[in-house]
Amino acid sequence: MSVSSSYKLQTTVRALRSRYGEISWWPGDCDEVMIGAILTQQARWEQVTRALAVLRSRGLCSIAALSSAHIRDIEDAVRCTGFFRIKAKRLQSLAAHVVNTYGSVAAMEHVPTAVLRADLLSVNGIGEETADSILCYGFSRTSFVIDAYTEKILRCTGIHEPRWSLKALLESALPCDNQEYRKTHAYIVEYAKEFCIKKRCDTCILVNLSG
DNA sequence: GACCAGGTCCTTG
DNA sequence: CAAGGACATGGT
Repeated sequence: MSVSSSYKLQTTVRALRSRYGEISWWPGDCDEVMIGAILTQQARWEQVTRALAVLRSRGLCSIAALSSAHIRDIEDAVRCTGFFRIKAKRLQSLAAHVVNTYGSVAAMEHVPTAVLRADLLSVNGIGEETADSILCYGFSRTSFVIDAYTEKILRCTGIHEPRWSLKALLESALPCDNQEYRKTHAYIVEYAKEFCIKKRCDTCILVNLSG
């Protein structure tokens, strides 16, 4: 990664921080974060909230419950998030993996971040973003979440690093602190929502932040 | 009706 | 290894 990318990133993060300040994001216990991380794949957060409420009301909003639930019941509960059959399958894969490998979510707390990350990635349906969301927002680790918005917005500020290197770039730019990681990723998504970033965004609107 | 949402996996060229 | 398609509901 280049020195100029680092510098641009520092400027961008400062601008976002001064715009949004303290924001809290993705509350809920670790089980809920893990479930939400899968449900939010290619879905709006409002729908995820609805699905989580349905799961809670049916006693299915925990890894333990999901691991022993009928797949049809899970499908029915998460229908509103789209891709409901594949997401139900992914939820059960994750739940089964946690129960079989660790016994419980609590038992995962002492696993080193790098090990836990690799382990999560081995579960079918959990990719980089989902794994990092779980690590950062569920287990309070310093693992930065890179999503489509991050790549898009940083490109708008002149940072043309490939997606795979953005994670390292962000992690070297930020203080090694979970709260900083949470907030910065949240800033990016809030900014994206606020300015309705579309797939074909090619104009740099972020410059307005520093001006 | 068209387009898209805080991705991931599998198949092709 | 990059590109393209599949997965699916609900909001604008």
